Amino acid sequence: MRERKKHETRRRLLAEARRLFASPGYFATSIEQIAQAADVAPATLFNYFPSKDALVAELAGEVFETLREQLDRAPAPDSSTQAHLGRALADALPAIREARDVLGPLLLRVLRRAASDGARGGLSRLHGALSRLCVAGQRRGDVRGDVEASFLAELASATLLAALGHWLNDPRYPLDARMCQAAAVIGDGLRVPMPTHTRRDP
Amino acid sequence: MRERKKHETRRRLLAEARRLFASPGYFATSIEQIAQAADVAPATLFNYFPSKDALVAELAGEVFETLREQLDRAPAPDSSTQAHLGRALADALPAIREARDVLGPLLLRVLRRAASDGARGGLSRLHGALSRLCVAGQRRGDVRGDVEASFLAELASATLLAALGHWLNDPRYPLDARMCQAAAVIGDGLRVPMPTHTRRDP
DNA sequence: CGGAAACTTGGAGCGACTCCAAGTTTCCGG
DNA sequence: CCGGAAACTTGGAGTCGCTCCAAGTTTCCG
Repeated sequence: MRERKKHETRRRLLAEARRLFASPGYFATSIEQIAQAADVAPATLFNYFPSKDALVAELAGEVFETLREQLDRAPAPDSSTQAHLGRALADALPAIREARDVLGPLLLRVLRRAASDGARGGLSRLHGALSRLCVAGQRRGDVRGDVEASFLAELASATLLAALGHWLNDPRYPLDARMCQAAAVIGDGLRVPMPTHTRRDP
Repeated sequence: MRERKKHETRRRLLAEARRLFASPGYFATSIEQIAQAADVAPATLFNYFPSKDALVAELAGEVFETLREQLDRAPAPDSSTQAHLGRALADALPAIREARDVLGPLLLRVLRRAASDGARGGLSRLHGALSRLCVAGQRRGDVRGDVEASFLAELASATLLAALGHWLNDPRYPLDARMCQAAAVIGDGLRVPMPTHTRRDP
């Protein structure tokens, strides 16, 4: 029963944070306000979330979830890994675009933190999905095998996040086109290299 | 003469910051200590640097400088852009590795900030170099022309920074191998795509 | 020389975050 | 059912980064 209470408090904190971050804005709401709205002491909030950033990271995790879902969808059996990646990205675009309006500059904070903290939280799920995709591709033969799948996934997600980050900074950034292009570049990077030049000694 | 004085103060602040960041450590030295060591009021420090992070960003800029130099070196006329990238990266490795001992966890903060702030400061120079490389490659014909060079550079630098960031987080990360692999993946991503499948409608 | 402009400074103040001792609540064995 | 251990909450004091501002002080220039 103690467990349920904790869970409930946590949920309330997240809910109030989401509400306040949306309307007065991230920078305009203090920890104290969130705590007060959730009916706990400010100090208590830090028992649940180590920082204000952690709070928003949790909230924004859902954004990556849609992308992860698209990536984890059963791949069309007759299409390449690269095509699957491109399609998943394209399909997740609307949700991403919508999240921008809701989360706004929050997302940027999340990206910044997530990009450097070795992919924890919502991002780790995205990394996992990309990793699975790469493994499957390697097994299937259209993804290079000379680099570990998890590292490939790391590179891929960094690339995606860079484009996302830029878009968040600059609304005029042509997200659709960029994502398309990013998918193409990543896809070609993952592809098993032609056995021509640019081979380094084993 | 006012100009010289300002420059001098700025230099002193940076010098003291470097010294203190090195020995007591970034988190263990306060703005007040730096200001005091440089013989100015804490408030004055903020006339020169907008934040503590900006201070360390300035310091770490030099690290990327060596990488930029390698990239901007005259390319061997008979080697591909991809090979040039790989070589530059490999050549910059020792300096990067050394910087880790000096700057330690600072570098991570810089990366985090730089990765999201649209490449200002030292990183913008790196981006510029990559951009030039891509333009040259496009002109030469071994870099894809269907994506703008500056965006390609963005993707490439994000990828490199991701690997760097991971290495900074985890000392056991095999940096040399990773960088080599990253260069290969990026190189293949930049390469002009084969006219086989995975073509999207114009 | 005298005033305008640039720069510095201390102080007040805010918000994130930490530490801790003193509650309060929940749990569990006897 | 009771009493104490353990878990959790809370207020308060304190630090640090950072902002704002009014009151200097210095530099420049007509």
